[in-house]
Parts: sequence; structure tokens; C-alpha cells
Amino acid sequence: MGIIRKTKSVEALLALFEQSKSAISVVDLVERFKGKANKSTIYRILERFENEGLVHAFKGQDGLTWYAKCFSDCAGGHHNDFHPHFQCQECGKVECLSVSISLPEISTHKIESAAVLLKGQCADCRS
Amino acid sequence: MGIIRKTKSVEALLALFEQSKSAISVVDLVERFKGKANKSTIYRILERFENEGLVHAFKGQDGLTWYAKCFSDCAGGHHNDFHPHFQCQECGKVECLSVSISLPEISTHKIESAAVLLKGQCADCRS
DNA sequence: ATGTTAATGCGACTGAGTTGCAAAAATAGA
DNA sequence: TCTATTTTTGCAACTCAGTCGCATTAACAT
Repeated sequence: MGIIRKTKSVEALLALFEQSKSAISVVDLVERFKGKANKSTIYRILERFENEGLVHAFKGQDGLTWYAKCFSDCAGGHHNDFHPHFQCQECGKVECLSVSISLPEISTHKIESAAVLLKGQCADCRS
Repeated sequence: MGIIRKTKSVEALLALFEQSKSAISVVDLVERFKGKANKSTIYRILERFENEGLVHAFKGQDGLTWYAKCFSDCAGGHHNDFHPHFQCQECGKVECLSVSISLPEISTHKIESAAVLLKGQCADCRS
């Protein structure tokens, strides 16, 4: 890995993202690490992770920041994460969807990237 | 209009949205009305406008709130604003795009709505 | 083992958005 | 037009996510 030093908090966060199928909100992380790691530390580690291409950041429906581990499609630091995210309106959970969305072409604009947040009911809340 | 009383701030805001082709951020509005109207007043008027179906709210790329006047496709209070928004990476301007985006179907999830923010270079910044 | 450099903790801060309450303005009705 | 009612405003205080500077601590290389 090289650049990032393996502190306790770094390893703990890394493990969390490795295990988790869903995305995780920063607010949630700060809460979970209360007493174990400082708020600033969490924010800074996540920032490093993103620079390393380990996770990608995006905004949930209320403007809060979420992170999820990167798949093959956004490896290598420069994210081509055109993949949409899904937020459940019932439980609030956020997931990465590995479907592709075709972006519209507009002659007058140059479209470079997109943030797509789908909203509805997740698999768990449906059953 | 009925329910909303026509105060000076209401009329001024209404006129602004009527004129403006682009979306307007709340931060910008609060700044523009400094000395003329209170921050809380702006927020509350916008909230009322949205309830009346005059404007729709959405988040820009940094999680801040933007408003734009409603087109025919989101009239009548309950917004079917599946239309994407575009934010220019150069000047920060935000526009509503009246193209339709086809949302993906996912058997396990029930998708009810979507927030689509396209990013790139706007017509003005391109030339 | 030790020196260098990166990471952490802490506290103070910023800035968007919210809220309670009293005062002011808009409407309806006489 | 005057008055009573109800909405809207201003203000100030607050919440909460996210940032920053700085001194201390921990990780790594040699």
C-alpha cells in the first residue's frame, strides 16, 4: 500500500468497507467510532482512502456524504463511477448498483460525469 | 394562488424564478436578499413555493440546495421531476434539462424516483 | 534504537439549515 | 374603512456536518 500508514483506525475502517455490502455514511462512521477515533481522523482517513482509489464518495438524498468500496469499474484513483446509487426510503440504506445508465447527449453541453441517486424500496424492506 | 400571501419578499422571489432560465441556489438567494429579507424568511418562502408546486428543490454537487421553477412535467404539487439537472464544473451554474432518462429496472428493488445530476461544461463556458 | 514524517486528538471554527417566539403585515368580514 | 383573525416576518439562538491549525503521538525506514 505504501503511502497510507496502517494505524488502528485505518485498519478498522478498511475492514469495515471490506465486509460491508452497502455504502456507509460518514455520520454513521463517526458515531460508530465514538471514543475510539476522533471525528477529524475519520474524515481524513476517508479522504486518503478516496485518493488511493479504495473507496468512492458520493452524496445521499439529504446531502450527507457516503462512502463505498470501489469495484473494478472505478479502480486506479480516477473514478469512472458512472454507476448509480440506490437509497431506500424506508430504512435509509444506500447501495451501489452495478447497472449501467446511458447518459443523454446534449449538443450544447459537454457532459463529463454524473451522479445518479435512485430512490425507492430496497430488497429487505420489500419483503 | 390563495394560500400564499403576497408579501414583498414573496413577489420578489416569484419574479426571480419567473425570469431565470437557470436554477438558483438558496445560498445565492440569501446573499442577494441580504438587508431586504431574513434568511429564515427565504427558506420558508421557498418551502411554501415547493408545496404549491411552483418550484422544485434538489441538491447540487456539493450537497447544497437549489430551486428551479417547475415545468409542465412537475405541475400540481406532486413532482414527477425525473428530469435531470446539469451543473457546470467551470462556472457552477445549474440548469434543468428537459430530456428524459430511462431508469434501470432492478428485480429486487422498487425504484420510485431518481435524482440525476450531470456534470460537465455548459454552453456558455464551452464557447 | 533513533530520527523523520505521517497520523491523531483536541478544540475552535465555518456555514447551511432549523426553530421558537414576539412583532408586523396581509387578508376577510362587518 | 376599521377591526379581528391568521399568516408571515425578523431575530437570535441553536443544531449539525464538515474543516483547520497545532501540538503530540505513532509508524516506518535506515
